[in-house]
Amino acid sequence: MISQTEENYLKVLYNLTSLKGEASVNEISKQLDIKMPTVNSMMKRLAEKGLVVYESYKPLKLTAEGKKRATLIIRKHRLTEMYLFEKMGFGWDEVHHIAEQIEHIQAPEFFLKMDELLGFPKVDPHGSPIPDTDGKIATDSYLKLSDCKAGDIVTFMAVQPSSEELLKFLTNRKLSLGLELKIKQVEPFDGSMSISYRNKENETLSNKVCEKLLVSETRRKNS
Amino acid sequence: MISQTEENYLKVLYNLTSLKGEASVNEISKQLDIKMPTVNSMMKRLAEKGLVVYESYKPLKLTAEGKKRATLIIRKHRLTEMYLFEKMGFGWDEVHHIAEQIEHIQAPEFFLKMDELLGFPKVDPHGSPIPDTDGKIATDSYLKLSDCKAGDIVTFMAVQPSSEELLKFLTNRKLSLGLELKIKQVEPFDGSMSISYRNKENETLSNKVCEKLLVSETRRKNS
DNA sequence: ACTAAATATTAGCACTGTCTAACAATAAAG
DNA sequence: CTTTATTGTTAGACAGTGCTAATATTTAGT
Ligand SMILES: [Mn+2]
Ligand SMILES: [Mn+2]
Ligand SMILES: [Mn+2]
Ligand SMILES: [Mn+2]
Repeated sequence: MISQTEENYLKVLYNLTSLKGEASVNEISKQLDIKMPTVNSMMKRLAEKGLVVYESYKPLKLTAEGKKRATLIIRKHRLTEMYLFEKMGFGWDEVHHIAEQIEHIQAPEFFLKMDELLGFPKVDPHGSPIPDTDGKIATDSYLKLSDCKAGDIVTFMAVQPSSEELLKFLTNRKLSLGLELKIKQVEPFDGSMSISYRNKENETLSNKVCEKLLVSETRRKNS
Repeated sequence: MISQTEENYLKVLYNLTSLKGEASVNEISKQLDIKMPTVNSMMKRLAEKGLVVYESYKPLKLTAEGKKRATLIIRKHRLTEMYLFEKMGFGWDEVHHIAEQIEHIQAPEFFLKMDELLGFPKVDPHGSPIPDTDGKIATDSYLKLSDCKAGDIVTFMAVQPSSEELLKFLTNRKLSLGLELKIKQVEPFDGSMSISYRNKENETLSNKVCEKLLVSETRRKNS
């Protein structure tokens, strides 16, 4: 009833709106690498189906139903990523593009089975929350590593957004989820940080990287 | 380059030709539940792409390339079925319709990984051979149980063709691959057979069922 | 406030994959 | 060997998903 193509539009629209509050034809167009007129007519079609709120020249929004559909696809995507990572031994940088396809499989038993075999995981291999079967998604309240201060000790919880390149970079630096990071120093000029973790002392991470690492606070330096 | 839809046509064409030597528009139409004119034009498109040999009013054939494409899809299908069965705990009657979708995933690493995790299996959960990475498929030389005689002792090797209903039926009768079957009696009137296996004595199987069970000969009765 | 740039929309076209209706060819039956 | 049934083909329609070119609207710059 809802095509693979439509599902991909819904997901992008969901990601954009949940990030910036609203989405535009132009942004969707860029994300999906599909020309604006095509996106425009698809938005109208999805509006027709009751999944998108469309008004000429206004920002785009998902209806409640559209939002639910989107999160259920994201659920399948993240469960799949976790399965590929945990049960099949793929790296966290390899799972996304496979999940991008498997998320469209219509077979509830299949995803239920993965969920069971995984022990009902709460997050995917990049630390993003897995929506529940009703499409409800836990809002994590992590902070960006780039917003922390020298002396803070934090736990590395998620990468967001997680490009394949960034994930490879983090793998090279032996940075994995759950690690305790000690912020040794923050360079005021460019925001780069000097971090200690594992047996590594004072590894430097650029601000560009630090912005994408989400952490939870473990201890804060008395100030 | 080749769509999911086209892949499904190729596969059906392969199955029909390898079974009966040749295939017709009509048969493909029935198999896929798609009207003849649609099949007809698809055959022309696939001929255009060099995958099918099409001549008006002549039986349909696959080109070498078409055959290879088909077997590589079948490889993905059967590997998937085996993975679902062996590693995820699905029943042999549950795996087909999921594999029908997953066979279209474009991600060689994914299927390679399944192959590795399974230890490079040679057959799927229904006993059908899994084509190799070049698309070459081992031709099994089993016989139909229905062609065996009273007194024969045979090993149950494959179900073909394997409908979900038949598989459920076999599961109920505790008939699984690898079992040794002793043919006690063949009813001349309707070809039904009385079989002993496991701790079961003289279970009766209709000819309709026996035709679909493939076996390898273990011992033959001295005649 | 006016102009230029960016964004959004409309119109029109192409290709895929499906259908129905009408017609043609082949195969089956008598 | 005709007639009939089955199978195959052609023609034309339509929905889905993409495009380009042209136009309209909104936003940003001066
Ligand atoms: Mn992902
Ligand atoms: Mn996708
Ligand atoms: Mn199958
Ligand atoms: Mn399929």
